Parts: sequence; structure tokens; C-alpha cells
Amino acid sequence: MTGTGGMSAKERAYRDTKARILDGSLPGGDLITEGQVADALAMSRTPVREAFLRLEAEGLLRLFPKRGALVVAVSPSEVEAVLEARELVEGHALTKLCGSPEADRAVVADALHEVLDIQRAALAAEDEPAFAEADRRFHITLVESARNMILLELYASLRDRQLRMNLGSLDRGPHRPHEILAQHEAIVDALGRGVADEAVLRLREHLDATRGAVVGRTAGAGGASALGR
Amino acid sequence: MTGTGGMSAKERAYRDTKARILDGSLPGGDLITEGQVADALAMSRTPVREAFLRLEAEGLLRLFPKRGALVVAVSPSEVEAVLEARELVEGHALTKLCGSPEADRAVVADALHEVLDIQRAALAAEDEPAFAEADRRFHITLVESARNMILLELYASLRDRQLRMNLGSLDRGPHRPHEILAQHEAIVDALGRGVADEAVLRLREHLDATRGAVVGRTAGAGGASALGR
DNA sequence: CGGTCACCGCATGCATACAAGATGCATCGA
DNA sequence: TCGATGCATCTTGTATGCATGCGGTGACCG
Repeated sequence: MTGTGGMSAKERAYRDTKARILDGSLPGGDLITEGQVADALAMSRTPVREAFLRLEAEGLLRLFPKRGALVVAVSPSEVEAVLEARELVEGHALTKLCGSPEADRAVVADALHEVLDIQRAALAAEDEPAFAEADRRFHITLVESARNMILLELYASLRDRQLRMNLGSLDRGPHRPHEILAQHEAIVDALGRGVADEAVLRLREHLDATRGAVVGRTAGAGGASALGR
Repeated sequence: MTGTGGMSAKERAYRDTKARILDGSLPGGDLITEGQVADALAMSRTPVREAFLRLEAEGLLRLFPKRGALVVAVSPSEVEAVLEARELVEGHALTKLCGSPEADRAVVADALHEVLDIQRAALAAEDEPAFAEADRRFHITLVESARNMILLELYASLRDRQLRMNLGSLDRGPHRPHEILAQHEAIVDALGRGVADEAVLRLREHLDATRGAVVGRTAGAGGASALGR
């Protein structure tokens, strides 16, 4: 269905460039040009230009007039901003869900359980891509339950940025997947019991662990480093 | 400084079209074309095209291949989504602020008081544009205090959409500005005392009133309309 | 008289051409 | 030697031309 053949040039330029940024082929700080990408993909600059514009809106590229496009490097403040926004949006979904009729909540909980089964299986089979995909499904399902397109779109963009942040720290030991799964289970468990506060707390723990894996140092409580302003 | 002379064609196309959508010159449901705008602004289709792309990303336009650009009409679900997202983001700022050192909180509270003074003066002078601008500053200042660029950008887009929603219901009587100001003061008051829960409550009341003004049906005194949670 | 199909206008998608700004370097002068 | 200046080059910004695809209209056929 999604064969590359039936895709517009603009779409190809967008996906290809985005993929290269997200998987690290284009490291942060790199300066790329429309011409380069256009040549590489055998198309004119026009579609590439539109792709660049879109990527800039998503915060992956920064365009400098007459100079080129800079692949933005992930900064500590961006890591913090992404995690804070994720906590806000996912936490909101959890809270909203816990205040919904139990029937609705059960539907979502079931869906989440299903995803967790898949994730568990992926972990057992040591299928890393499947595990990552299940992880994605888990969080997306959660946010979808809030039925707010604006927040859902924001969240999609946050996930992309998160992907890139994870690259820098591939040191997540073999233990980390188990931790992730356990934290997911804790969240769903609290959700199943309808205890919003605990669900949000579990979510925070989960994201804190993510932060620790990304910055390499598990953030305690202070973190009053170079706050400046 | 921001004279139209020193602006790129792309920027002109973007601002002009966006302004026309936001102020209602281009009503929802209208189908516009790149050529129309290009002719009107005496430029080629290329910059207009890029402006359209950006406006689509912001949710103001919907592009149909080979057909044209549809000015999206505000739907009830969009109103709800915008207000929900606003409450989430602004509420987060309030909560975060209440958990910050009192010095930081005081700085923001002072800034907000300053904005309120301006808004009060604008109300007395019956200067509607100034009042609206102060309203904008108030909320922006609040969100800025969270120091999260991602949330700030999201919020800017939310404000734009809100502007357009307000057009449909210009029935906000002469009493509404007073109500707005009072609600702003209530929020700042709670913030000044550092009581997060109350500040968030006041915010919710404020947004509920907005919802009432937009959908045309005031949520009454109880405000027990969309309970949901 | 109703339905179908071919044709035509219109709008976009993409490629190409041209203009203008910015950078870096070589050169020139003090 | 060091700093200023002018040029070569690169990249974006904008305009224009052509191909493609969609929709509507009107003629034609059953």
C-alpha cells in the first residue's frame, strides 16, 4: 500500500530526510542543503524545499536564509521540554480516563493490556523493533483515549523527538526493557483500578527513568543546574 | 521595523492569508486557490504555496490535491479540543509556578499585575483592541513562565484558533469584558497566594466562560456543563 | 427522458531558470 | 604581518513553464 512508487516527491523527500535525522544518519549540527537532498533523491529542489519547511515546523530542522538547513542538535533543555510535555499530555489522558465511565476506561485498559501482551512477547523473543513498536503503540493508545486531535498531533511530534534523543544513549542495558515493561504494567494496573493519582505517579516514574536513560544521569530532585532564565 | 517592505514574499503571503482567515474575511468552508492569493498580492504562486503549507500545519487550511485549499470551519469538537488543550497548558503553568521558589513566582505575578493594569485601563477607555491585546499578553505571560518552548509554541497556535472561534459569537455583551478581567484577577490572586488548586479552578472557570461565549450558551452559574471529569 | 462518457477548464505538482544575499578566500595595502 | 576589500562560489528566494489529474458540462445513446 505505502509503496514508494505511489508517493509524491514531496512525501518522499519528507520521509527520507526525516528518517535520516531520526536514525542519526544526519547528526545534529550538520548543515544540509536543498540541492544535496534533491540530487540524492533525483528530484528538483521544489519538493525538497517543502519537506524542509515541514521539518522546520516540527523542530527537527532550522532554516537559515541563504545559508542552508541546520539539523538541530538535541539540547538538554529540549530533552526536558519534551519529557515535560509528554508527562503533561499522557498524564492528562490518564486523569481524564479515570474520570470517565468505567465502561470506557475498561475498553482502553483492555487495549493497553493487549499491547502489553505483544510487548511481553517481543521482549521474550528479543525482537527489538517489535518491542519499540509496542512501546509506541502503548503510549499512542493512551493519548488517543483522550480524543483530542490537537493533543494527539502534538504527541506524535513529541514521540519523534524522543526517538532521536534515545539515539545518543544506547547504553540502556539489557535490563532497561524489563523495567519499561514493568512500568507500563504499573500504569495500566493503576488505571484499571481507576486511581488517577497513582497512575500519574507511575507515569512520572516511567518518564523519569526515560530521562535518566537519555541524559545518563538519573535526575534526582534538585536539578538546579544552569537554570539561568 | 516590521514594515511590509522588508518582508519576504513568503512571509507576506503567510501573514496576509492567516489574517484573513482569523478575522473572518475568509469564512470557513471557502475554497481558495494559490493563484487567487498570488494575484492579489502580486507575487508568484511559489511563496503562496509555502504559506498554504504552513497554514495547513497550523490547522487553518486543509489542502486538497489538485482541487484547492479549504478554509476549515470550526467544529464543536475543535472548540472543545482547543479549550481542553488551553486548560491543560495554562493549568500546568500555574501549577508549576506554585511549586517554584516564591521569588520566581513573585516575578511572574508582578508581570501579570502589570498586564492587568493595562487591561483595566483599556476597559475604562473602552479601547477594545488594547483590551484584546492585554488579554493575549496575560495568557502568554502565564504560559511563558513555564519555560517550555514546545508548550509555548503549541499555545500560540491555540490562541490563533481561539481568535477565530470568537468571531462566530460576537454576542459577548458589554458585561463580558468585566467578567474576563475579574476572572484574570482571581487567577492572579490565587497565584499570588501560591494556592495551585484554586488557581487552576479559577482558570477552569475562566475557560468555561469562554466556552459559554463561544458556543453561545452560557454555562449558567453552576458551570456544571461538561462535567466529564 | 435519463444515464453515461468524452472533453475542457482549472488547480496543483514538479522542474527549470534567474536573481539576490552570504560566506570564505585570495589579494592588496599599510 | 595583519587587517580590509573585492571576487568566486554556493545557497536560497522567486518566477515561470509544462505535465497531470480532477470536476463539471454538454452531447450522445439507450
